[in-house]
Amino acid sequence: MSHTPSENEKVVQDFIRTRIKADLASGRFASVHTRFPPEPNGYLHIGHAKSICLNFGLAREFDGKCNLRFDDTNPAKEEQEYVDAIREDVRWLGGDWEDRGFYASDYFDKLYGFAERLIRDGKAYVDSLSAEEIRAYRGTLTEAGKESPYRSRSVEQNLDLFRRMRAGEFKDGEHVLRAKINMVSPNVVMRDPTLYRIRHAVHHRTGDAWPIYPMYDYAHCLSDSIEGITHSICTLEFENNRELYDWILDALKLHHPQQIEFARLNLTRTVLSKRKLIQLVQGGHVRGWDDPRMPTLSGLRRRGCPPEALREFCARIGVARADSTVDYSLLEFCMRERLNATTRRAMAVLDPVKVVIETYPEGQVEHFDMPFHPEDSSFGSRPVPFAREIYIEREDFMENPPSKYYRLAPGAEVRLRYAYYITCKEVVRNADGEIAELRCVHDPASRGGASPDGRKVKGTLHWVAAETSLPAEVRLHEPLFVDENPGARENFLDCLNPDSLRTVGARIEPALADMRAGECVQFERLGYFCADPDGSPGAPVFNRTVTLKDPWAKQQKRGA
RNA sequence: UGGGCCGUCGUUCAACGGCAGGACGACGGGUUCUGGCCCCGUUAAUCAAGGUUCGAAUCCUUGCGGCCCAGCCA
Repeated sequence: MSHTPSENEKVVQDFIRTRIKADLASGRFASVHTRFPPEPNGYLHIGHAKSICLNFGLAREFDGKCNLRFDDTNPAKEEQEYVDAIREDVRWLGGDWEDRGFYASDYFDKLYGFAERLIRDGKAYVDSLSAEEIRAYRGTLTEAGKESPYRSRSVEQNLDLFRRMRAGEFKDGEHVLRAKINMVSPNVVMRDPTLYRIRHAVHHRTGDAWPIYPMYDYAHCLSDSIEGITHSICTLEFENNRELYDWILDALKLHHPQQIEFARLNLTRTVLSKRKLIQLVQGGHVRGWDDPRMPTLSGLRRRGCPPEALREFCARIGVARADSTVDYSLLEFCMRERLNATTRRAMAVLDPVKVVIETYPEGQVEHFDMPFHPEDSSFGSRPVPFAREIYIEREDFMENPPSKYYRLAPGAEVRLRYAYYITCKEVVRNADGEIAELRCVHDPASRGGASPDGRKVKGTLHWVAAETSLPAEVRLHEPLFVDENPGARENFLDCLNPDSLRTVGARIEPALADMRAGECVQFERLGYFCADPDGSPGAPVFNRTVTLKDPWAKQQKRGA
């Protein structure tokens, strides 16, 4: 992957790396070649990020290669839209497959040839039982299966039937090609698994060239083998399939990659099942696969999550064989860590309340030069207009503040960031009794935000000048969190946070007028925000990426 | 209940027969023109019981708990 060198310096020893080293040391493999093999039946989500980082990261660490291969063996579920989106997401995350972007469908001819070989070797046969009969014959987890009456067909018969299957002579479901293994195996996967099924369907790449399609277990190991993969890394649910993976490759005496399984990623409060994500999209519960509330890579990207944060996250969660559910706060930590170092600061007010500084001359405007980053001067600075009337955050004022409240209150003095100290003199209310404006006085000597007499103020507020500030739409998306204790509700849709999308009209400083879509900014204490492509010049739209840690909010929550 | 796999701080990953350690979280403190960042500290774990061993998270046995497999899905 295209990591910066500092990233991933501390590579923790894990069981996969240990095995790869052993394979290299023993001479079993001369180099490392992995692959990331998504099925193009949906968008990639953060669970896939773990696999992408693992496979591409391992290749990079061991100076090997990693392929991108689409496991497109089921035309009913797969679409070109998904392959395009997946390619973009993998590239965004930093996965570089160079010229090795492959498809299982590239190998349909070869796969067919291998199948004829298995038939000739008496290791596969055409079965003409119905799907229901095959299921019944398979037995159960505790009872052995029994052999199909068609299992003893001759090689010639099988070859003839299989060729006619390929020629399109039969209807869907009339026949299947099965491996002749062992109907009483304790591993159900080995009870004469299906290798090919008849499916008269249009494939997104091969069109109607094929009326038969290989099954995953058959296509995957052979695709790995054809590509010269050394380590076929997949998730734990394929453990039982490894025996078949090995059987097929041994039967055909082909290059034999090592399958290694690891625990898939679970994230607290987060839906990571492709089936459910499809439901969210198709049911119209979100705006699309890249809705910023979605845990998809495109959703995360649109929300402003940097790819580096995702890579760091994957490095930190590690890889093991024990089922695990990673706390969402670790992902937030990784986002903040990256964003803190890379995004410029600016001021915005999400819930404005007007402040009139009575001692400041009417009509006067002065510009304060404010650095874009408090610790890194290379970010430069911008002039920010200041005037007699400004807006501050409504929650930055309290009429009857508790003792630990550092912000504005009647009689209290605070600093307007990089501008002046102000003291609140009067609260003006409207007819409904709501606070309409705050009348304040400023200390001219505190110009720039520091007082010559050295007196300290506890609070520093962000602000924007009333007249010169720009309107912006800010979308306060919550990730689509799911209630951890669904109770009796069986539909996961009922367990989602209902207020996941809230939009507010904010005021932002002029310097932000022309932000590029995808660009992130920190609105000081409010958190990180990402410019959305929906915005237009002069009327930006922001998605909230992540909030900052806020001890005050926590304190309030505790008190409540 | 057939087979496969897995049990280490709240979470996650280490320790691979030799002082159970890191990270996130939580809690407390320092610093600060963001109640951010940063810095310091505290908290907290080997599923259970036997056995082997000078010594066990690690090896063995038994039990308990969890996950996966009965698609012509991947």
